[in-house]
Amino acid sequence: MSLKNNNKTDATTEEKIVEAARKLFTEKGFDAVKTRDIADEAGINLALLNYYFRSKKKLFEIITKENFGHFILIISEIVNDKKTSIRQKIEILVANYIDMFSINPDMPLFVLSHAKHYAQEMKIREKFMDSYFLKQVQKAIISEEIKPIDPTNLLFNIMGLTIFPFAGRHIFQNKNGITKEQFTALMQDRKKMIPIWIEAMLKAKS
Amino acid sequence: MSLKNNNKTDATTEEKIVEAARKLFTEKGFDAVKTRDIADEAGINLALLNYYFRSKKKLFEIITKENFGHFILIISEIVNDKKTSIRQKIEILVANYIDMFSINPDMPLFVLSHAKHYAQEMKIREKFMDSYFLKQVQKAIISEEIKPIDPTNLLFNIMGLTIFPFAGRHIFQNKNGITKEQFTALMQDRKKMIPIWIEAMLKAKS
DNA sequence: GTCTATAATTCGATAGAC
DNA sequence: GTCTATCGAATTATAGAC
Repeated sequence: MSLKNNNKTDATTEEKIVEAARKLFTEKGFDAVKTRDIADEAGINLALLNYYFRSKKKLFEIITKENFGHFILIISEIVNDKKTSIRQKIEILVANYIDMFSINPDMPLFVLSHAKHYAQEMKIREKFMDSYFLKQVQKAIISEEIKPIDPTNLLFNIMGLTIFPFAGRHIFQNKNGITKEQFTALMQDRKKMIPIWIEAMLKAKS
Repeated sequence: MSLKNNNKTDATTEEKIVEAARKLFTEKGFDAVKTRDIADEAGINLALLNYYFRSKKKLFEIITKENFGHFILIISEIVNDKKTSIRQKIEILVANYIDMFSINPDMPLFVLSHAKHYAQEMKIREKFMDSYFLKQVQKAIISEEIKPIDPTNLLFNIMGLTIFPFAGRHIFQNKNGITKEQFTALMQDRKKMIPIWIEAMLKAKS
């Protein structure tokens, strides 16, 4: 994104199309969004979409790479930090994910929905498996600070507690459910609680 | 479903169409599935689909009601049982969900993806909030057996730990990831561990 | 009930004027 | 670069024969 054009009115046509596509694709996925919807949302003519991006699929792949990129970046830049403890890594990981999803709450479901066709290159599990974080965990298991746990199950737990509320929020956020404000407050609460809960799980005896 | 016709070869045309629709819609959602795909999968002519079900949308709504129905039934029939403890309820709930999702691993992502438009009548949070289970939890909080927790956060935790691995399995199950067999084994492991983990979380001090 | 053929519509993409 | 007009393919749905 150009430094000059970071608000919507000043944005170039190309940027307006990407912004519209980002919003709609992330919210509804590939098939449910029509090129005409994107053109309308961007306030431009349908023909311009193909002029700039050749096809719907090419445009979609830009958004997919963005979303998967943001998703994987958070985990990548945390798990190999030599200076932080297990607990600190979990705190930062959870806080960063919750902050990102609070801004873009449709991203989690987008990633889950498109993982089958686009997660091959993401290698999220491989990055986790080869991480310094996991070495710290294994060391803590050997020294009996925490109980043995399958690394994949640990990854499921961290991600499940963090991501699920966003991916499933429409189950709970409806006319008889919680409000957007209540949801936001709960997520802030979870930022603090999830690391505490995970630590308790890691010390629980089976 | 008729008692006489519960295998695919003996199934009536109507049942064959529903079975094909169930498989494809649950796996891919509404927009990605074409009526021709359903007709092919069912081994019938395209025109018969409209003859029996009038439209693609009507057929889709049958499958949606099925999936949401199965999803909600498990929680409904467990949380108000006066005879079981908190721990037993969590054990049964987790085991029933994992057993169902092991047979139908696409159901969780289907439910999450379509919750925005179809979860209004489901009232999963309301059922949880009004449940005997939650009364047991509140009693246990007062007697200081467990630490205070927001009920919605407890629901997020139980569902997140149980459902997320299935909803996100394509992130982990790919050519560099875990095999289907490893995944199945992990889920069986989690059936035992999740109740233990949740109990530990409920006793963790903030 | 089931099929073939086709109508009706939607949708992605492009031609060509400005 | 941007627009109008339209093409052509894909897709849902239906008419009508058997």
